[in-house]
Amino acid sequence: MSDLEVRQLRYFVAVAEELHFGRAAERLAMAQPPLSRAIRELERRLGVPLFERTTRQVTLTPAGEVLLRDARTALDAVSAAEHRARNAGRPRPALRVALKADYDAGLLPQIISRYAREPAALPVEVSLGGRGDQLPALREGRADVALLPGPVEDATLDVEPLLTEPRLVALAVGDPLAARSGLMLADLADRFLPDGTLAKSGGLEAPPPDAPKRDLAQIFSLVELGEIVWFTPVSVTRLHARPGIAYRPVLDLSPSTLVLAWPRDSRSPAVAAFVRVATELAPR
Amino acid sequence: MSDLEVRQLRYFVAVAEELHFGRAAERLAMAQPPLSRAIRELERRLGVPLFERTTRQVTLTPAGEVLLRDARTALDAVSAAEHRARNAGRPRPALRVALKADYDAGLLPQIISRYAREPAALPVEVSLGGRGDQLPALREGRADVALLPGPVEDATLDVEPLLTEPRLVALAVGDPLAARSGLMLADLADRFLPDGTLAKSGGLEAPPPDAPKRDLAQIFSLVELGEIVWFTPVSVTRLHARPGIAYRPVLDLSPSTLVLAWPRDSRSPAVAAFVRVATELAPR
DNA sequence: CCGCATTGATACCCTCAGAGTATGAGTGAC
DNA sequence: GTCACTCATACTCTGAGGGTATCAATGCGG
Repeated sequence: MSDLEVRQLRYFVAVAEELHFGRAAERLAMAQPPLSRAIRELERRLGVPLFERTTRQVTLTPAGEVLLRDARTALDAVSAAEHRARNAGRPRPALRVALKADYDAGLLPQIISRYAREPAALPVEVSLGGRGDQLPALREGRADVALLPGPVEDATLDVEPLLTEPRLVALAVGDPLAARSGLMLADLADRFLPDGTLAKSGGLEAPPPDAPKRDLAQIFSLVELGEIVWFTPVSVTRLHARPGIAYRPVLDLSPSTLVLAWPRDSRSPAVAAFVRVATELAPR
Repeated sequence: MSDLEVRQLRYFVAVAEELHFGRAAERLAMAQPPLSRAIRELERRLGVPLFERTTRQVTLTPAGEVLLRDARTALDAVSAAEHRARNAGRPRPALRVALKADYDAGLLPQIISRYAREPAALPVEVSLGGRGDQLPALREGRADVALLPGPVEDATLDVEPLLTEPRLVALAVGDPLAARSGLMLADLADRFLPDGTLAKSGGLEAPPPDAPKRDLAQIFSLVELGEIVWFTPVSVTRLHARPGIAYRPVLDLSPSTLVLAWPRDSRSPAVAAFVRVATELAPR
């Protein structure tokens, strides 16, 4: 029957994201003509045009916009089926926890040790993804639960806040602002963050696509040099005390909330137990 | 790349449901050997056995159980992408409302006429599916909202109760029980429902897979003959007053709740407006 | 105003994934 | 022990889908 195939959806998403058949084909490691044909075939099967093409420009039709959204969730669902089945097939399946290193506010060791005593417990596997990889990991079934900064806007996930704590700004000790005991965002108007955005945004914007990838060592070096400033929750600063760096409160900086998230349709008792233990251990 | 394909998932679900390669192949309109090979290939790609096979019996492994669940939701998601894109591509997309005929408690006409005045309104398309087709229609994207009897247990759907009303039992007028003004379930202990289940269950069990498909005319004839009894909400009885049939309250029969359901991840303003209008119009 | 670069579409070919048929092999029932 | 049942294996073949070469349309620079 006229059944959509994963391959077609992958092709479509690539073209919809690039809005350029040549680049999309390159990303898919294939030639441009078969990609054009595959998209035409997809449109024929659906009976719906997905792109407006001129030889100079490709744009999505309204139907294409709808399909882009739904195709992404469908691809996530297929991916989730694959990863979850793989995990379930291991001799001893694991509970896979995704988080960004250090962003657990020191809670994770306690949670894990208490969780291990639960009857439904599985061995815990911690997967330290980069910033912003936690949600995709949940959606694609590469993780069963995630610890990440809130807020989380995803109707397919269930979320429980664990704790809220102020964020501080990391400055070079020699920075004039470091002499003050409390700052305002406006004081940082001309400073930049590690991802290249302006500090006065409070670091809540999505990083630009061309954001430099910087590890902690790079960030600290740049902070010490006064090149950038860095916002981070209080609990993280305790892990990274360095002589050249001062942490100062920013009075009008929104606090950071650590949340626990997991797929809403999870029926796994292992996940349920983890959530229960974590929320019980969270202060207040 | 080792990418799961929709075809493989469809094959897997067929075998997992039939637990028999021959019957599954028949259902898929293909021969048995390529199906066996496809499943082996799937297991090889996942690196996980999905079935325990003897030459006499096929059973799911734990990983297979996990995959069965996730494969179903993935197939639903793919189907949803297809159907929603088709609808969005029509010259004038519709808001597709799924319900079982007569199970709207008379609310639908009012809802539709008030909804039509909303700025975000689309033309409404009513799809009258059989009993139990409303939830699949939502999951597969064949409908945007559904009216159906609660409770609804599906984490991917959002639900709003509209109204709760008592259910009555339809009896032949000559039935001795019809002489009484109020009954108990126990009085109906030896009666059967249209789907072949025992009346004393209250009609809340899932119908058996071999349940006879009966339309309303058949049901009424059988009720008049005293062969079966039939539970139905008060509002429905007003549509089907017949001389040979009496409706009587059953004092310990759980009431019926009409709920409105829609996909939790829907961002459509047309759906939001419909939900708002419907809940405003629902009594209390 | 006219090439020219850019980019999607078309024409044609070729390979291998996946379907079919025939048959083997293991196992439970009588 | 034999038979029926059922999944696996061996082999063949077709067509979906990928590649290369090229055309055609369009916007831009000189």
